[in-house]
Amino acid sequence: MAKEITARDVDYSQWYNDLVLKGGLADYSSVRGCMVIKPYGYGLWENMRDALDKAFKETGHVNAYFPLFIPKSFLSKEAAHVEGFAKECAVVTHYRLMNDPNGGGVIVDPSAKLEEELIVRPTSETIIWNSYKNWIQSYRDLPLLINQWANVVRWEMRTRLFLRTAEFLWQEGHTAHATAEEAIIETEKMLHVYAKFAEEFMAMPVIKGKKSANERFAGALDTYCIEAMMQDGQALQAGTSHFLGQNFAKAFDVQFLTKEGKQEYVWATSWGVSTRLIGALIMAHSDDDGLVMPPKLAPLQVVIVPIFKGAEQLNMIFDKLKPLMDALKAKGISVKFDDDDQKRPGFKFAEYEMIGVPVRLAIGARDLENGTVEVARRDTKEKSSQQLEGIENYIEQLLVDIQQSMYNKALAFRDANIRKADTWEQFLKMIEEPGFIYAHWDGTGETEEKIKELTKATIRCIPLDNPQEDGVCIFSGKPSKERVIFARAY
RNA sequence: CGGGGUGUAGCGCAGCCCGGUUAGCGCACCUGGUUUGGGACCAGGGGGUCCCAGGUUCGAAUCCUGGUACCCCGACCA
Repeated sequence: MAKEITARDVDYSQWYNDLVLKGGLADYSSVRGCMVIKPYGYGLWENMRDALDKAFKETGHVNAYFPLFIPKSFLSKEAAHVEGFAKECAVVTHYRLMNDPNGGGVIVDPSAKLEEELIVRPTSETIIWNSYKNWIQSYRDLPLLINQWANVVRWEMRTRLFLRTAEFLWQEGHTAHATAEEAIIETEKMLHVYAKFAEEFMAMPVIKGKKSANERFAGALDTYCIEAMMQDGQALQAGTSHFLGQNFAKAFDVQFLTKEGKQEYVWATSWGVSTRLIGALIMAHSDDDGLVMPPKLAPLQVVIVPIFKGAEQLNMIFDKLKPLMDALKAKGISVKFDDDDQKRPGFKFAEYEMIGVPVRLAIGARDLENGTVEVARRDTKEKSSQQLEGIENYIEQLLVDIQQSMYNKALAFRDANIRKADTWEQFLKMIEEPGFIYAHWDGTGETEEKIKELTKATIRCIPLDNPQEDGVCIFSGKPSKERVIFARAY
């Protein structure tokens, strides 16, 4: 009643916006294309960040921080790179304001023009490789495995909360290696880290693959990606890992002395995931009643709603449940006791469903008498009455079950929406249905472009470990040895 | 940058065609009371440069001109 959510099948975009705004994740800001990440949404990001950061550290990476501003000349050192980003860069041209002599507040001081303009980083390859040049002399300095958590700015024409905003938060790993083989291994390793995170923490199945040349990162030799299917059947790129070859090493003249005493250019990778993952999480799991958070990332895992008349009953319930709350916290499970006496239980139920808290406990006078508690799980909305005694173990297991069940559901949905097309006619028909299509492709950018023009579908990836089979391209009829994934994408 | 839409209280909207009391409704908010096992009720109360600027008029939320912001759909991208 207080907060209505547009149903998915009425208006999917509006449903998504409703969840972000009414679920308390983010808000529009006064700055075009930029959003405010609210505490609940930021808590989710913190949980994602912590899990990823741990995985990066476990694979030998360390964190550092590089400047927000990049000298304009740096960006142009790698031709493909500047080509890819030039159209969406914010540029700093001045460093001082002054009072408007005509009385209109402050204006840019025309005398404070920067000698060299600064670009607000859309990504940090150039500023980082400029440093790496000074840090790398010999093979003993390699590999160099650095990550940074940062904000970046890409001046997008059209933005959507979390999915595409002008400013967003992300991490970017930048590594340097002595050999191409080693760099490729690193690229693939980080892709697997992302895939594992998506599946184990986000409960979101992903397909690992390589991008076609058209979809490749600006400046990369190879871009690997994880692709997820959203509930409307569209694809969403959830993370990318790039093999950069020696492009940046050459652009910034980063050479090292080998064991044998030869000067060689180093080999590079970069990889990143962003707050876009929050958008993916929402669209992978949520329903018409609100957000559905996977327990491993939920900012709040368990909420307790007491049902009481008067302060005396409230206190009795609180005293009864205090040991449970302590037991849950001892297990590392976050729990909140909602003692707000201004809102009725029914309102709270709806509210916590809206924000996707995985487990809700309700307890009233009747339960106190019986030694029971009502347990409701958000993902299936099932409710059951359980003995209060030892309930912490039940809840701990329930969170595990919910996590697994959410993954299974998303996986079943995805697999039910993947089809094979063998002819152009089939493809045209299937692309109007939600989902991914496996189809043969002749490997040319021209064909890919044509298909995109005609159907809005792009090649999401060429899956890793893709089965090899002889076939003909659905569009050109030329021979092909493997199927690739086509879909409409975010 | 093209197409469409919307700017009226914190949020969602009505009023605008056809100018004329004090600009209204729902939710939220504040006070008091009764309530509390799925979005409570009663009574009282506070809150508005009607997006901005110009124009027409005795009189503009309403008509005219220009601007601006945001949302949605496309082309570009994570």
